[in-house]
Amino acid sequence: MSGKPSAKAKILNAAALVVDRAGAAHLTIDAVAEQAELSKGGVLYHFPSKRKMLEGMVQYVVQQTRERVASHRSEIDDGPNPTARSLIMALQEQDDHERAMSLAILAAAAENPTLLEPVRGVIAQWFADTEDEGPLGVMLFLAIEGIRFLDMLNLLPTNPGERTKLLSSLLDMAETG
Amino acid sequence: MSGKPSAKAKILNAAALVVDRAGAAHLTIDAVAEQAELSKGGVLYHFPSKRKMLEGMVQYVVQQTRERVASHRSEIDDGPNPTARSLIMALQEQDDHERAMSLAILAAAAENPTLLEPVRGVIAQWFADTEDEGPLGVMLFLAIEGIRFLDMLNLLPTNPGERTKLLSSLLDMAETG
DNA sequence: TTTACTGTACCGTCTGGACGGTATAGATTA
DNA sequence: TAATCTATACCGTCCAGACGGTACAGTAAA
Repeated sequence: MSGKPSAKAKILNAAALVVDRAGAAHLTIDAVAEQAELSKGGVLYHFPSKRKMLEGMVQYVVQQTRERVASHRSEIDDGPNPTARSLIMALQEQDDHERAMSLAILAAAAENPTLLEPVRGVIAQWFADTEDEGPLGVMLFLAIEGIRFLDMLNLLPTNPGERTKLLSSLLDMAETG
Repeated sequence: MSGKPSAKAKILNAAALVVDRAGAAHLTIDAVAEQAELSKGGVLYHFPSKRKMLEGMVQYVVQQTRERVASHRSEIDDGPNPTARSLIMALQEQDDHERAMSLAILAAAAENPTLLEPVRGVIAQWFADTEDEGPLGVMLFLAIEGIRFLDMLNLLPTNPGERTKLLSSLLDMAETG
């Protein structure tokens, strides 16, 4: 809240790193503390329980993504499939750190499926928005989520360059309606 | 090997149920044993380690899906996007039990990302196949995976009826090229 | 047709380690 | 000196896996 907002962010980043490297099952407070160069007590001071930490991760991801999509959305006032296009552009900007951070979703799902409630909210909204933009919009939305999840699990058989081309191709489809 | 192949299948089903209900973090040998109405020792007799059990789950899902898609694929010899269409038809057939079973992917990712290697194989193959069928094919493939993952995590804001319609709509797009 | 042996399936218990969380004392900063 | 932050020690619980044992079915020599 004050001039030093970095401790919590550092912890959240460390948590994302741990999940990325070892899998959600190995996301322990000790591991996060070590990664964040903090003691266990230090981590627990900022997040009084593991659950709170996971909530923090999910909230961060959801908020971050929401804002980014909204920002693109506000710059698009013409053309077809504005929602899908905003989603694609937001995904294009996602760097490796943010990709790792989005693993929070999988970690949360592993620990307690109810932690995904905030995610359900955004998804429902995007789904509804793209539904209004017709069947192509919905399909684009689903394809974007497909990339997001395949990416999270490192299942996409593409290198970064191909990934960029893939997203461009989706954007083309969205623009030509 | 002989007339009673049910024990392993029963254990795998039980494991899927546990993950579905409680999340991958609560997938323990004890929980599986209870769900399968077996003792811990009994489970460990069939799968000598938790890792082997997860490997079994992943293999089951991958093989099952591979076969189903291949079967549809062999019935389609004309029209555009045959791979994407096979994938959609396979997904249409997926019942609740199979959806739960596919949670093995998330459980495996949580425990040890390297367990996903067999999954990487199928994904790469489908990706390559749909790439040969043009940009629409790839997009359909991605949309299908999007549905698959959103479904796994119960993030799709649709009831079963809407889901069916969604898949039909994808199939339409695939057929009209 | 008894006896001895083998393999399969399963059970219950135990142990060592990991993990979440608490308590508390020390350090740093405002 | 009060608030904020960090470190250490510790507790109770959970869990994977090991292990010893039970039940039983087949089988094969005597």
